[in-house]
Amino acid sequence: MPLKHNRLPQNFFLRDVLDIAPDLLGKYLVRCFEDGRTERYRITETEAYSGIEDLACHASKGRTSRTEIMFQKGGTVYVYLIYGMYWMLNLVTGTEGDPSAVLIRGMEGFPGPGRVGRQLHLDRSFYGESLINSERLWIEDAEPVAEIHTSKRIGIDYAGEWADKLWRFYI
DNA sequence: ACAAAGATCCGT
DNA sequence: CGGATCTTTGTA
Repeated sequence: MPLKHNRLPQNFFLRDVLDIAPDLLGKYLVRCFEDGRTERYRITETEAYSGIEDLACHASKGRTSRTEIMFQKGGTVYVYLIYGMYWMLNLVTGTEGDPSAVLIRGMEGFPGPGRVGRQLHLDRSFYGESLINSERLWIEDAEPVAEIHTSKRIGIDYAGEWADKLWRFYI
């Protein structure tokens, strides 16, 4: 139980997304709400989206206003609205020019990326938020989890061979 | 300018 | 299994 402030530093996010996605399991997503409440949620499920070649990654469309943040240095938030209803929370990873990110697909008590975004009260103002400096959203360290499961990523059947990668990680 | 699809969830 | 609901992207 991390009672003291143990925020993950910039360096954590400047590695390969395929290392970071499993490493995030068991760590704490911390949200300081507008009313002053601070809640910690244990991360239980992630997915890696890796670079312009990965057809499931939005950055495969190239550098657009939507994907721009993924091309920047890691340690920031990439959010987008899906189906007009759900804000997907992604953590940008890698050095500048490596457009990769981790989708937070679930946290303890809130399975599913749509439920994560709803519980955290996300909106477009979180686009580009720095996980290193933010007063309202960051990640805190925790002991590595004992056993990590993998599977194909969910909901990306359009991505051809990339849909077969075992880039979903869960506890 | 317009149409289509989307890293989802909920209720029937 | 279909509806909700709206942004992004591709095509004209």
